[in-house]
Amino acid sequence: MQGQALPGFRDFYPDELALRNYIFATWREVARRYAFQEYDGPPLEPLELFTEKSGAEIEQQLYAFEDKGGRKVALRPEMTPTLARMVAAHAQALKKPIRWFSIPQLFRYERQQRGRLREHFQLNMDIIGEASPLADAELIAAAVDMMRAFGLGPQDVQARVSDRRVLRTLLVGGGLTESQLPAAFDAIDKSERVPQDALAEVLAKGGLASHQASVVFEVASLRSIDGVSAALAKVKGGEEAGESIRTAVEALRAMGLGEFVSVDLTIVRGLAYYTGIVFELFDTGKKLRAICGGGRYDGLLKALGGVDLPALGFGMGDVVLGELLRERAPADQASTQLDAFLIAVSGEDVAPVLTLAHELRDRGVAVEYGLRPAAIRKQLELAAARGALRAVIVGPDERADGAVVVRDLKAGTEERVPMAKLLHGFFH
RNA sequence: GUGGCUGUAGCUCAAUCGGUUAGAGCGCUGGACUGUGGCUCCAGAGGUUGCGGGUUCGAUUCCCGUCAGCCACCCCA
Repeated sequence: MQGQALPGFRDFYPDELALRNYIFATWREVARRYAFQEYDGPPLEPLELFTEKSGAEIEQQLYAFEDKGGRKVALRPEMTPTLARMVAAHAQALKKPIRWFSIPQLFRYERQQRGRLREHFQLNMDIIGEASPLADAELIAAAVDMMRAFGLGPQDVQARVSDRRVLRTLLVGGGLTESQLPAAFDAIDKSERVPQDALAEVLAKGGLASHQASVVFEVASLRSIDGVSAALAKVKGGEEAGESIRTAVEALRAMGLGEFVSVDLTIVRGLAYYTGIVFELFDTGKKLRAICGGGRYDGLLKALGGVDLPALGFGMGDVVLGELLRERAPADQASTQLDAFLIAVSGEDVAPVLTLAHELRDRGVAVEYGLRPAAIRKQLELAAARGALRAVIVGPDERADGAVVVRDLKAGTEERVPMAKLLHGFFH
């Protein structure tokens, strides 16, 4: 087979593009309701923009090269550094909190798997300049309402919420040392996928004694805000550490989204820069990868752009979401909505059909007709295949009458409609 | 980047132990059907069996390489 797209890149056939457009439209609609403003940046950036945040090793996972001016550049693998730059440049002028979203196409040079390509579109929503946990709740609510807007309910998707500070406080309170935390985080992150004895091994390698390992397992098993609160009550600083997540979860309940939200401390989200509440959205069958992930990254903007503003955000890719929507068979989004298919009964009717088609198109009606002479049945067949709502039949008898026959292709019914009425008021 | 599994028509799949011209359904095109679609029937187009090499009288089948896809790891946008 020749002429395929590059591995990990997609051709969008009309049906697939229709799905993508539907996803984008829904994202934009919900973002609008949440009063977020859309922005964008360049798909190609200086390589340093990304190596600054993630280290030089990241270059192997990027589409990075030298441009003709000798600049080291990379296709963007994420949006946050660009956002940080844009916000930093205008930090004084922007009213806080900043509520921005974007739908960039992102690129990553990695071996592809299901739900994970070398290119994807990702909704990014961020709130910058607000430390209150109500901002965390707002963002999680937006992500959940995206799901609702796609027709997905709590039986389809769940938001799992954690807080780095809670996790840390419980582990330290349970007797773990600072240097043991990375191994503990790693084990907790994997705890859902890896059997417990393998985890015990990871922890032993990280220098944890068996009583410390059991602390890790206990913490990882907490699945409710009450359980977390109870655990926190027993350790030093626990009250304070749990305040954010308690407030955020209560806020989500107040919004009526409690059914979608569960507290789950196994959500760690890599290592890097998250400082507080983190969350992910999953399909309830857990067949797919995470639909969405994000959290609070208060120190990152300063590290990247120089402005010290608290910030939080999430990313939601089109690939896993598209798989989920296809699986749940949502109302199919036709790529075109054809109002009428015009049919010429005889060769004499072709010119009148052209005239009529053009007049209707001028009036905003979506119209198609056969581009070569064919039997009526052939023309009707094409009309039906196109998904046209109606066929407008133009023949000698009708023309003599100053009318057309309009056939409802769904119902199979027909009515005679005067030409004047067809052009004025029939379609709108 | 590492390891495993899989590659046959646009799609889903078949082809005996290695055997002659690689088949079927769906889809597509045309016809039966001359002013009325969806049904039915008939016919047709469509293949370098992913690609390259090897073994063999003969390879879709066995072997090696390569490319691609899937899965796990790594990594997580």
